[in-house]
Amino acid sequence: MGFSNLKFSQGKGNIPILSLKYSIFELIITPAYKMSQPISIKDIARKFKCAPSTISRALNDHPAINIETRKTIQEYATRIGYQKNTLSLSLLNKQSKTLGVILPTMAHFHESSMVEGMEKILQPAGYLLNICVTNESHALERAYMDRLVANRVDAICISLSQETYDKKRHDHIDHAISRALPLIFMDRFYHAQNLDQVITDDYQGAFLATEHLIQMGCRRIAHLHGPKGITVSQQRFQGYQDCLRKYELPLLPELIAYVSFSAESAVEATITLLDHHPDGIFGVNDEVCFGAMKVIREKNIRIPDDIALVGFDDIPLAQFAYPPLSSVSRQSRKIGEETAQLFLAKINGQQENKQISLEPQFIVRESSRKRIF
Amino acid sequence: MGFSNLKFSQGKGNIPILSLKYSIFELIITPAYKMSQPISIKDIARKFKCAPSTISRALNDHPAINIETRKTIQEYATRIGYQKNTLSLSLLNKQSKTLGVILPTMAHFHESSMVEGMEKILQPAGYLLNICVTNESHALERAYMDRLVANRVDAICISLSQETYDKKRHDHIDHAISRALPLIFMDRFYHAQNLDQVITDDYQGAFLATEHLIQMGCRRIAHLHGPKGITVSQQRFQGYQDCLRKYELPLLPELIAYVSFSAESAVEATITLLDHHPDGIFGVNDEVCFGAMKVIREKNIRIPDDIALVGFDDIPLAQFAYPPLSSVSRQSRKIGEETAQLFLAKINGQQENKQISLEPQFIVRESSRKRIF
DNA sequence: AAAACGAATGCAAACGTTTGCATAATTTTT
DNA sequence: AAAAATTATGCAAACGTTTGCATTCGTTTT
Repeated sequence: MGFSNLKFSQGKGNIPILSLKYSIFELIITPAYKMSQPISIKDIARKFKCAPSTISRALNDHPAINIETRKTIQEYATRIGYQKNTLSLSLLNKQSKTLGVILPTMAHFHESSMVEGMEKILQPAGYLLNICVTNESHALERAYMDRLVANRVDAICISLSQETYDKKRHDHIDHAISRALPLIFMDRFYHAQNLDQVITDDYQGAFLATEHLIQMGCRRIAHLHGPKGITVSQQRFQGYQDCLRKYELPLLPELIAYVSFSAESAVEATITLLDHHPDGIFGVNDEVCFGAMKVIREKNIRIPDDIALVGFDDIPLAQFAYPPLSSVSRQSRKIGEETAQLFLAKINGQQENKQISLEPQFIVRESSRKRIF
Repeated sequence: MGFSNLKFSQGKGNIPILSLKYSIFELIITPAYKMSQPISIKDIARKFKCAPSTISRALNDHPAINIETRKTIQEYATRIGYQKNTLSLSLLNKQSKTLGVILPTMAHFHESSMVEGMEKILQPAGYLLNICVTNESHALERAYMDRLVANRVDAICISLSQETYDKKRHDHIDHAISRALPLIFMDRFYHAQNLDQVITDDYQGAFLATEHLIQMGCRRIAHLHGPKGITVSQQRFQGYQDCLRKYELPLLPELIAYVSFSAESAVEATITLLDHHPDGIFGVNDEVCFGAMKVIREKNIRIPDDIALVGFDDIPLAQFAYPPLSSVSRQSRKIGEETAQLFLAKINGQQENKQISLEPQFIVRESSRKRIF
């Protein structure tokens, strides 16, 4: 055995001249990259009449393999269009180089920006993203969770669905935590346990926004409140509420209207709000403010002189609203980047869990800049 | 051998009573779901002192396994938190139940809606999505393509990057096509070959938009032209051009301004356009029109009386622009759904390639509804 | 000339699961 | 009572790749 299997011509040492000719010959006869089954290391080994391990080492530039043999095999592999099967590697190494990302929705600037941020960091590190949209459904969240675990993703980054909050059913979450599987909460808080979380300080952002309206002279500040039960909504309401208290303004229930996150949903809410004559509106996000502004314009109420508006998220179109919309930027992209970096730190052995809270930034535009100042 | 390994008590036949006790015992001693290594079928086999194949069949409810043994094993597996390792299955069955999705960008309504559409169809079918954002870079597109192939995704759905068009380097595409790997072009055309493609008829949409402006009395219709080289830009320009020709209006080069897809980029472009006194503007997308409208408003030019505007995409905020923006809807979500369905048809043996072109829908709003009519 | 060494390669196990076939024990049929 | 059928289970290979160890030459050292 040993060399006996190799049909190399014996130049000096074991120069694989014959093999080179052989490979070219094969290439012409059967253009293997057109075959339906992908080429494996075993296939290449068969052509060269050697062991798969030799091919594996050659392709990985292992110094134990003769330098010329290595080159020949590498050249043949690229020419034939060989592509390593990562699945087998994942199985062997117990890491799939893939992250699971579970999001309640995708069709908003905030979520898709987070994903872009994650990709920016993780692509260079060789990671792929499995993105799952739960549509705020608890059942889907569960199903996706199981599937990702079954797929042995290296970690799961999750922004909890509204239903999971509503129903308070987090057994699937607890279950995942009890495994070794790294779990990072993005954008929406889980609960105050010592977990990995990356969020923006919605409370502070809401406080800033409300404070600004007060400083602009508003005394009857309405709030377009997001869906109940969602932490984002609650945090922003809390910031609004606490700011009013700090400035000794009353919290008037008639100035709170509930909306979903869409501009559409804000239309009716704003109409009822206007009956109570607010002089400022703080919206749970920018879309909602677009809806409110449309209603206000149609009633010929002036912005910001009669009613000042402030939104949240600072979507790219905010500055193109009429008038340009003041907003709180929560650096969506950066949430994604920080999440990705937290993950990388974790697999590099960082033990302690980390809570990262990004500072929101308030951006003043015409919708709240009263001319009297 | 045979039964000899099984330590079942001999009730009548082989009722695994002893095993049941054994499993509960084990559960109490070592809560396996807290172990760092996930539990495998082999682990369970060891507990029950039987072959892995028996466990596998039991978990899959194979009738050859004794019904009581089956139940016992299933119960134990769920209690212990066993999760099937899909990687090994993918390797064995040569299908990963995962799709690769390559997109030039993510932070726009159009792209993220497409993804949502795909998920809607593919989640029930048990598929996961690997989403890759190229940021319009050719190099990244290549890298992602290789990675997805290495991961043995069952198909790749791709919306080509601008650079791939610019550089005309599609060897990576051709390479993928030459494999058996199903490749579906989403949203952006490849070239006229007989491939699988799902797009909207941008040409027709642009034609409709332009025709509408003409019917509203516009004679000097400007165009905010998308980035050169991108098919979407070209198709929309072509529709605009051909419509002008049909109505015997001249194509005036001074009324064409180039923009990227952002509102920001439209500001300067619109300023220069206004020097040439257009009475209508057709924008390559809605964002661009938001930019244009801001400029126009600031110059105290009336919309639509002095200048009528029409956009493209019908983003959710279009109807909340001031004034509400007329637009061409290209049913982003449906592109995703159709792509997903095309894929499902393909793996179910549909041979012929298919080109699906979705009808755009024109939506009239105030931005183009001249009051003289 | 024998022994030690170095270079190049092969062997086999491992990752987790499935599945056709073989095997053993029990029951039914002749 | 022997043969056949039925039931329940085990064996081993397969998917594609890596890797520690063994093997086989050829070369250098004693």
